Amino acid sequence: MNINDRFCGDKRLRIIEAAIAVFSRKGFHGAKVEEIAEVAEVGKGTVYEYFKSKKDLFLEMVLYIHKKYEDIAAREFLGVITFRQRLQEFFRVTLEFLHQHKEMALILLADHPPVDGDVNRLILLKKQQQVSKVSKMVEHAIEQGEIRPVNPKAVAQLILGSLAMVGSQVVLGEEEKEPGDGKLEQDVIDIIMRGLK
Amino acid sequence: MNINDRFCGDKRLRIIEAAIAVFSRKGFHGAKVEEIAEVAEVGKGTVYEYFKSKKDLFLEMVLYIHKKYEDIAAREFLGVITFRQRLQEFFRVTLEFLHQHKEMALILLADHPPVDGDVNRLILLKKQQQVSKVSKMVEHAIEQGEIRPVNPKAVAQLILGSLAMVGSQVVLGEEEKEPGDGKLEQDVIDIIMRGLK
Amino acid sequence: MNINDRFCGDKRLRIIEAAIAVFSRKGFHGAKVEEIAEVAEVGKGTVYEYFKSKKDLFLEMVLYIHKKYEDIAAREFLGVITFRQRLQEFFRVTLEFLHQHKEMALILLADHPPVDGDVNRLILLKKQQQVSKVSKMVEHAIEQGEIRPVNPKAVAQLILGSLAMVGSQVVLGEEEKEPGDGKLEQDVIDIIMRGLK
Amino acid sequence: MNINDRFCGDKRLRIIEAAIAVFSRKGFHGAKVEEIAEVAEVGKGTVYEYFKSKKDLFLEMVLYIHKKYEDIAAREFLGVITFRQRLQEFFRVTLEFLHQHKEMALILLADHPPVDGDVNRLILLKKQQQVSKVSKMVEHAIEQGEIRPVNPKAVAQLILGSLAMVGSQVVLGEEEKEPGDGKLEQDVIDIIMRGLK
DNA sequence: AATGAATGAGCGTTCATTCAT
DNA sequence: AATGAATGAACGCTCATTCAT
Repeated sequence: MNINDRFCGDKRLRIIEAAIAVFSRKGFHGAKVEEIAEVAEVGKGTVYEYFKSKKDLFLEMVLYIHKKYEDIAAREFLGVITFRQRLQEFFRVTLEFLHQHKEMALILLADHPPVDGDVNRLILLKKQQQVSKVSKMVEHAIEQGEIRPVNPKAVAQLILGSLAMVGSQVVLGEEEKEPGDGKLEQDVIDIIMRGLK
Repeated sequence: MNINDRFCGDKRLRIIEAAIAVFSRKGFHGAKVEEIAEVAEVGKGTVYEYFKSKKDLFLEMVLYIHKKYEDIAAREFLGVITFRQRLQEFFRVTLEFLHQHKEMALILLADHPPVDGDVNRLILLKKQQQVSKVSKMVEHAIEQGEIRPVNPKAVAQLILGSLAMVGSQVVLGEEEKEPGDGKLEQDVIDIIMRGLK
Repeated sequence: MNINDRFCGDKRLRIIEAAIAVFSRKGFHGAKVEEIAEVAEVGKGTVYEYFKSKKDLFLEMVLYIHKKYEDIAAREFLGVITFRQRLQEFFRVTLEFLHQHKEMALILLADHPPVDGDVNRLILLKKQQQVSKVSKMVEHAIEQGEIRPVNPKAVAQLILGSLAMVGSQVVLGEEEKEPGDGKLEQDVIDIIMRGLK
Repeated sequence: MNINDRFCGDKRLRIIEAAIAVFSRKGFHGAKVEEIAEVAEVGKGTVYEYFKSKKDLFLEMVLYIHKKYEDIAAREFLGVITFRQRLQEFFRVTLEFLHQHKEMALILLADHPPVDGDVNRLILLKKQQQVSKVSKMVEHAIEQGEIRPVNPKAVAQLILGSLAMVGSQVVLGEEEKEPGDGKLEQDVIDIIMRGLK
């Protein structure tokens, strides 16, 4: 173990971070393993020491991104009680994550085109998990009487759909320096809350 | 000249329809020109008689899909007057289009990953056109006093975002045979309309 | 037979003339049959009515060029008696032909790279015919006592070699408007004649 | 590292040697990269590790051939003083080079047909360099009073032209085993020298 | 473990040739 | 006879993957 190891961190992680940068810019088929290796500052062969194929690296990268997002979300949600607050937090945390990790965001948001059965299954699964998480949040709010009784799935679509739209503005729009300062986000939340009262 | 010519139409169209099928299943980089030719039942070289490159074929296909969708939408919108009706129609027409043309839908919906400057520009342009079309519909409704004064862009995000979410369910969910029978769509519209009253 | 036939001449000839233009600019492999057809203002399929393949067209074109050159040379040589005059005429006629038919010239001069066994054989044959023609001219001059007894083949190499060099200057050099006005040609002939006296 | 590495040298050289063999037999357009790779006993992709395109390989090969010829010529010319000796050496060295490297010779001699602007420029440049080298040799001989005052360019054409003719006999004529034993070469030199006295 | 030179399957594209009209 | 739309074999080049070091 030399001094470099401390600096460079675990190679596996370096490769995943590089994969995020390259896959998000070029898409799955457009990205070259060699470029990922260069960005990660490792040899091309080294990528294959940690991941058995390009596809495997892509799948592991998707898992890593979702995990990172969920960790942040979980941390921020502690102590939040009312539905409106939760919704606010959900938008805020998500948009901030997107803003800070634009590259990852492109992968989270993008309906990446069919790459392969395995990839599609994983991405679909992750989407469904999110829908069901939001649905549960809504169901809980209904039980608490915070909002009127509505189809929780419909609300989940509404919330996730508009969040994705606003989010893609944040990611693609380079003119906006600060993500939260835009009233757009608040306006969207307002309309949703009014519709649910 | 045999009976087939009448059915199949000219080769150019056959190739575009084949491109929709293949690009939507495999994405731009994953699709092979040879497979498109096979699906279109033409020789590989024939593709290049009508399109100067794979990229050109992709662009022309995107234009074709959007045109087809807009033609249908324009026809259905004739005589629709109130905002609620327009919104209803917008959801209905879009979801029906998605259901009937699932393959095209995957291309309309998918945030195709960066393929190339030209492709990106075209896709971004088409998205912005849709946002501004919906925004105008909202502005008009505000002027008519049908809905309260809100940020039209926020509403556009809400509408297009949730429509995309519901739409992706329609496209990906194979369990649902009938698209319109689900109350999901109605529930989403209801919440939006309530939020705008 | 319509008026066009008189103007356009025989299609076969039009195609050969087009072949000269295109093959000389692009070489055998670089030339496209379609381009030759366009230049000849006939359909692509028509080329195959007159020539059974691209290679066949090339061979026929080479024969045509040599025949044309030989016809001109034969005509000009009538009545020329002394060796010096013959040499002068040979240079003059050849350089004038090259100047007037630069495109053909490129094919006559160029050691076209190996295209195919048949093509090579034909071109080699034509070269040998030229060497033997010049050799005979030299032998005759020796018999007449016009020049000292030398190896006729050596003289032929000298004459044809330097003629090819001067000729390539004529063809490639665009600065020279008039081919014959250059003293270069005279200087070369002078040195050769002195060497043979 | 096995014994072969020492013999075969680095792969780059193996590929250039293979390129000489294949390009000289088939010409630029007729040669296939795959065949060059096979002859070099490397994978097809390996060619592209060392040369960025087929055209690049061709250009590098031309440079390599000229360099090799010039190296040999420079070495042999040391100590040669009189013009006649120089001319003798020039013929001898060139014909020997052609005989020993028939494949390279075909490329040195052949007026390769237009391949591409870059290729043409390089080949034309190399030809002009040769003409000017011979011209200088002649000028020097005139200054020394070894030969009578003549147009140096005319002499250069004469020398290079007849050398090319004799050379092409050497390369194409398979019947002659020994190049130098033919009196042809001596006869040509004799005539030239007599013409210059 | 780490590397990158080497590989060859695979793809986009071209173009000589055919054939229905 | 004349055509040009259609074809598919063939080629230049790329890049995921392997393997000797």
